[in-house]
Amino acid sequence: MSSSEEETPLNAVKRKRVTSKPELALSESEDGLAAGSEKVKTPTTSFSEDESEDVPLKKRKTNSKATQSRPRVKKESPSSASVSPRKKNQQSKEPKIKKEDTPRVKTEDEAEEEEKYKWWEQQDLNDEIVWDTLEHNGVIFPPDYEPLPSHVKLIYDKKPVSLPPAAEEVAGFFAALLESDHAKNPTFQKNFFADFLEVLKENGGCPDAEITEFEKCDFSQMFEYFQKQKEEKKAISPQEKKRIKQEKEKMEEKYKFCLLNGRREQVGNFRVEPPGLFRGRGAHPKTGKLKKRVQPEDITLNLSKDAPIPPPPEGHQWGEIKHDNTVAWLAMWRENVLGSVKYVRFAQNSSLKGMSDFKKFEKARELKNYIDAIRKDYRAKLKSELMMDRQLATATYLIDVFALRAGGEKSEDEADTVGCCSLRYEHIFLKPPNTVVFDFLGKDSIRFYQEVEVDPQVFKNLRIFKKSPKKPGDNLFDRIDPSVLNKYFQSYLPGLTAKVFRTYNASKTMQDQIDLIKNEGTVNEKVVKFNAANRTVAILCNHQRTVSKNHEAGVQKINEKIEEMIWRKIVLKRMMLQQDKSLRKKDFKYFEEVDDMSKEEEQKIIERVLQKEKEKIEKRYERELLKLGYEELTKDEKAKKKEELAADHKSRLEKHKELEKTYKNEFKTGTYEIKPTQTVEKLQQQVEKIETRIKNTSLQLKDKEDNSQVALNTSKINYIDPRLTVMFSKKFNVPIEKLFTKTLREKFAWAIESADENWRF
DNA sequence: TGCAGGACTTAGGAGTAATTTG
DNA sequence: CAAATTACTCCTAAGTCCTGCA
Repeated sequence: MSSSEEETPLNAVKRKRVTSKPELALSESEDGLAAGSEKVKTPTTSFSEDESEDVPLKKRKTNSKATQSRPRVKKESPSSASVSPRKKNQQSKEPKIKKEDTPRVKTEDEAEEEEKYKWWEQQDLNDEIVWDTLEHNGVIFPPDYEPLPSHVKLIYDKKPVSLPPAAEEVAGFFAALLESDHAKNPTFQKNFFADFLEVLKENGGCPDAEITEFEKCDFSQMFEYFQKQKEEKKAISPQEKKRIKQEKEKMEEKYKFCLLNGRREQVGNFRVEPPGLFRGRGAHPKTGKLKKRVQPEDITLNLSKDAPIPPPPEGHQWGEIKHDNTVAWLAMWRENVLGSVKYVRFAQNSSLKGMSDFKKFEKARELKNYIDAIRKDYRAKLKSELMMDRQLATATYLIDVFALRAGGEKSEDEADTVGCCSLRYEHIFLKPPNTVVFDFLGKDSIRFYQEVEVDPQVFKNLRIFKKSPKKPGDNLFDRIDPSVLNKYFQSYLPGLTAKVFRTYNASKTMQDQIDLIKNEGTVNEKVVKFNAANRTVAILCNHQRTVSKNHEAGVQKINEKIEEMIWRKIVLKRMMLQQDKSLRKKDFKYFEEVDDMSKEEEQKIIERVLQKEKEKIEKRYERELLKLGYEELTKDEKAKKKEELAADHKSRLEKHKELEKTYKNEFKTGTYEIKPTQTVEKLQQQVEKIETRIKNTSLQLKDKEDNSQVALNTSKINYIDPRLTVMFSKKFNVPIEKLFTKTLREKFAWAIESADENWRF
């Protein structure tokens, strides 16, 4: 209760942030090592070098503006900015800023530094206008469809049929998925087939047959052709692969970057989505529908008024050109399946994305200062006379405690998934006295199943919300929806919404978990602990993944490995005893396990070990023979070599037989053949070695098991304040590379530079 | 004043590259 | 050194939340 209220409202939080910032400038060098070398290579783009001549006036203007408008202004700006989202100018808000704003001349250094613009060292995070100037090269379109060779056909009613290219393309989309779950999904089949028939009709139909029934379509020939193509692609030489890749990169280079306020920044998804079959998740009513090819005419570009308009593809026009600097997209088009809009945006490592990430986490940190009051309030409100208030309070409880999403209304032609406000009668089961079982499909049709104890009053309320005449299919919360809920949250803190609770609770959990970690062990052990902390967050947020097909097999394999190691260890210990029986008395515990393994078990393991060894020998021989086939030798040489190999192989096999005999004999008699070098000391060392290996492998197995159903990345990327990860890295001396991949390091550059080992969420 | 739709974040899986293993 | 395994990136669907409009 008396926790976070340290007289530290927003200012203190912010001040802390600001002061912690300038202290560390290390990451400069880190960056240099890791990504630097590649970064330097890239300036072949049309932007960058020629910048200075290319974009004269407005460039100057923006540059000066970019650097100029950030004197060390009030710390208020970040948070107050988010208070006034996209209203008219912020003039009324921060008049002072304008005044202090003396146009600075930019120094040489700044000009050179331009590439690595550190927005987080600036203070002005205005968010009405998102850019001053924006220049880019448009988008890349997927290649045109290439008809299949004439011997590859759709088989209809047992006969190969020809299709107009447009229809063949659609059939091909399905054929490519033939062995996936999609192709077995009746909805997918139905939607695909309907659209396929339509395209077929539009293009003159099939000359060879009247296609009317999905069941009579046989896509296997097409499928096999695609498989073969894949194989062929895989088989091309590595150099050739590299060359193709480089060529592609060169071609795409100019689309990869844009000029944002005169600075070079990366674009995210500059490739227009290719046509295909819509792969809706879960029981999506529209899954399988044809996603049509996007034409330049469908595309709206967004860039500066005076920026050059990228040329549309030969013989085409752009749909529309816009100059809207209140939005952060470079291009958009409307997609035909759901009628929603697709955007081409800045990359994750761009300053704009970084800023909004930063704001998101700062908003969540702000919630720290209100959470006690909010919790107190909703606990009281749980008993409110007003139904709406009760629902409000109960929903807030669920969001706060179980990290549920807000749960907006969904239309009929989407998958039936829910969040808090859209929970229905059938999604919760009440078990008195106060246990609730949640069972529903959330975002992406991921099942949320939890049996939990809740506050008694919450339990009572849920029972009331389920009372008749309510029945399955009815909303639990009938008086509220996300907008009501969010309005309620905003009364505490502007900008506070349901999703902020998820961010807050996730980061808070991570902080708490990190606080529990002791700074000991190897780097890898610490990484494992970090992942364990990460995992608690992922579990809180219900971030799941489907267990991979070969998970079970993988686990079994590791288990066998462990068994074998244990057996070897036991054998070593027996050897020790054989040399000195008195050892057993000296350390009974140490030798206890010698008798733990049952005879049957041991026999099985021995056989398995021998079997594996044998397989290895056979495989090796096969490989050697194969290799010999490629070698450029005369017939005689080859024959000779072959003989040698065969001899080697034979001797290995004999050795193996020998080993087999030894093992079996040892197993039968219980006495071991001990080499003179295997002194008791040596054996003991070996035991130690094998023990650490067992420990490591077991740890690895546990990690594998624990992670099999949990997706750690989503929380790492979206919910855990990256400064926590950086703090962990610095405090525990774990290289950040072990925690963030290259792309994440770029995305979170701001965090890597601004958090130290004492940073707290 | 409510709701459709625009703009943005969050999400898991497919595909590919890198690393380990046998 | 190839195959298996794991790590990481790319892709795009599916949410949230807000605004503007009727």
